[in-house]
Amino acid sequence: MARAATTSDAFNAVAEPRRREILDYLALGERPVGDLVVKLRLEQPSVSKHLRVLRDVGLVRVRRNGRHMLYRTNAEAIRPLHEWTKTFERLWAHQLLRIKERAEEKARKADEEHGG
Amino acid sequence: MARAATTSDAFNAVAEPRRREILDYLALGERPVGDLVVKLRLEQPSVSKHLRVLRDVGLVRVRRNGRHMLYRTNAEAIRPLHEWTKTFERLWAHQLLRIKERAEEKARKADEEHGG
DNA sequence: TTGACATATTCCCATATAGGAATATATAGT
DNA sequence: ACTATATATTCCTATATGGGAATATGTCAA
Repeated sequence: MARAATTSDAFNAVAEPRRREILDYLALGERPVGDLVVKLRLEQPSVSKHLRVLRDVGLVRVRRNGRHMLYRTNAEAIRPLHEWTKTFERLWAHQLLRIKERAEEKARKADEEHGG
Repeated sequence: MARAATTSDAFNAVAEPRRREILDYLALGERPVGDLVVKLRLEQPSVSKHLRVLRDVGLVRVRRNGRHMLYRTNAEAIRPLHEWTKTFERLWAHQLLRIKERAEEKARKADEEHGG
């Protein structure tokens, strides 16, 4: 089996850095494709193709305004990612605490040696 | 250019569902490879290959214990994902509010028509 | 209708999979 | 040394890219 399609879910879609940049930019407000081409310094076809992927997984919404297609980020589709990463929050807080404790322990020992 | 390597960063590494399952399981505590083979019902080589990817991007840590390799999730490496998704939190909260407002507006109008 | 502008799609190709099968490496026990 | 156990790596193949180039589609304006 090959790698899952970029359009299979939000996780695969946002794995591409340029698509994250697009989402960041479109989170500020709806923008036409041309703006993204300028901002990201990408060829127009590339931008359109990235937008197609994002659209397929619901990460962006579009509406037409004359010749322009106005895209915007649909944050709701990012939420599952947030929820998943959140389940590890407790863990990294705990791991950081352990690191801090060890550092303090080390400092205490060194101080003892120096003092004694 | 082709798709970025799965080992290029945490975003690409966790795009694969089985790797997320592995991280979920190893978050409970360190476990040998064999446990993952049983739990995920995957072939041992597949598990080892997924672990290799996760290790390359720092998402898991290993230590040897006799013939066993004990893996554990390194939550700290998931944090960048969490931080990125978090930047959209404000946005989806706002979007949900708008949806709620519209629903209430709609209900109000329908009530008016019914009443008047 | 014709031309200009904005965006989308198609074709091409080098590259990277994920899993299956087979094999290699490492360690413990005898 | 030899065997069993645990894990890692290699080889294979179908599949899916992402960007570049070229082209198609859609809309406005005159």
